[in-house]
Order: sequence, then structure tokens, then C-alpha cells
Amino acid sequence: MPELPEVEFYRLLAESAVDRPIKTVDAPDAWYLKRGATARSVRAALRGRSFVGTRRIGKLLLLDVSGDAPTLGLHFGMSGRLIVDGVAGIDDLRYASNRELTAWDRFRVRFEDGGDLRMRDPRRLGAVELDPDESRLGPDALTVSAGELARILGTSTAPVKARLMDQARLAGVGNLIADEVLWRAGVDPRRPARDLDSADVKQLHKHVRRTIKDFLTHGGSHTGDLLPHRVTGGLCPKDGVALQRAQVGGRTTYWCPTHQT
DNA sequence: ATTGTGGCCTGCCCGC
DNA sequence: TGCGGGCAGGCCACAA
Repeated sequence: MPELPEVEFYRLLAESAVDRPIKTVDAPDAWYLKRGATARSVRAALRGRSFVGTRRIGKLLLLDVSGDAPTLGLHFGMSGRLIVDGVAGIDDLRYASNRELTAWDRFRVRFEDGGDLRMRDPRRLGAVELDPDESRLGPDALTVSAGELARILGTSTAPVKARLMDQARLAGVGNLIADEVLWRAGVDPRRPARDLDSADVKQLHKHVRRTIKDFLTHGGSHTGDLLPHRVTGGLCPKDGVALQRAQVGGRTTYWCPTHQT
């Protein structure tokens, strides 16, 4: 599914959509437009203008628009793809169909030059909005500082995994990255966040950033050390013992009972 | 405020 | 071979 690394690849792809005058907007799925956006309002915001730049906060892709028009915000959910001029940002998505069906195109911006930018999303869990409230997201997980992470974990009694995945506090860590990071850091995902000592926090900070960087280098969220073994009956690739599986923070979680404490 | 739960979406996979 | 029920997880509404 698209986590932070995939959205960063989408952002790089979206760079090729910058500075191209927009001719029309197709928004055939009203359900896909969120927070008050309508086909009419999005069309009015974009038509005759251009994207002037791309940004990303966590899993939110932001396309800034020329003039005084509102920024376009794209959420990819877990099955959304970005396609520009027929080129997909990611070839293979876990937990999503890789088939190509234009019936799954939920949103399209067509340029005067004949090209287009599309969101293809079989499960319709993504979303398009105008002028997204960027303050509802915490600092980006790729650049979060050690001090910020310590404050995010703070005095919370919630499981550390739930805290890491709280987008309002730390933007960009999804379920797979959370499991990989906790596995690398040797931290039990169920532990109350406030029980972590400074050494644990230091490990988590190191591995949050390093894991995301690894994924960016190696091509996506499916390249982790734990993830190939994150299946029913999987063994810890470090200790060889059976991985535990349970719901933590409402999400399916795998961890090693031996070295994650 | 904080934390937990349930539901949404729909393609896919497993077992019958 | 077809079919039904789980399952996947990001996000949000809602409850305690």
C-alpha cells in the first residue's frame, strides 16, 4: 500500500505535471472528493491554471496551484496510484490489484498539451481535497528530530505502535513501516509509549528515519527485513522463532517475542 | 484531551 | 468450477 516512500515516489512523478496549463478536470466519483470539495469547485480552482510545485507531508501529496487558487491535496489510502501521462509512480502495490482498469480512475486532471494526471484507486479509500489543513498532521517521519519523537511518545499510555501511527502527531508511518521499525529497534509494539526509556526512543528515532530511507532507496515498502516474513506462520529472520500476531492499536501486528521487549 | 472501536471501500484468496 | 466469507489498512466518526 502507499506509505510515505510510495507517496514520495508519487511526488517525484507529479513534478512532471508542474507548469503545464490545465484544460479540464474529470471527477466522476463524487464520493472521492472530501471536505466539501465538488467536481465544480475543483474544476473552478484548477481550470486555466497550472501546478507550480509539489510537496509531501507524511502520506499527503500537495500540489500547489498558480494564482491564488487553493492547493490540491491527494490522499492515496491503501490502493491509490498516481499516473501521469500514462506512467504509474509505482509498478507493484501490496494489498491492491495491479491490474489496469480505467474504471478505477477516480480523478483526472487534463492538460492543454494532451497529457493528464490521474488517480487510480480500486478500493476508493483515497481522497481528493482542496486547501488541506496541513496543521492536522504532525512532523514528517523522514525528518522528525529525536526531541520531537520523544515528545510524541511522551506520557502516553497508548501502545507505542499506535502512537507512531497517529498521523496528527507523526506523519507518514503506516502499519507495515511501524512493524518494521519496531522490529529493527527491538521494541514490543504493545508497550505503553511512556514506558520507553531514552535508549528505546533513540533506537526508534534512528530506525524510523533509516527504515524510510532504506525503502526510498530500494523501491518501496515491500523491501524490509521483516516484511517478507510478515505472514501467518512466519519466522523472525533474526532469531528464527515464530512471529507473534495480534491486533495492536486496531491493526494487525507481527512481532518477534524474543528480541522485541 | 486521550484512547479505543467500528465502519467504510472493494479486490482477492481461501475453503467448501 | 463457483461461491461466500474473511481479510487487507488508511482514515474518520463516534463513544467512553
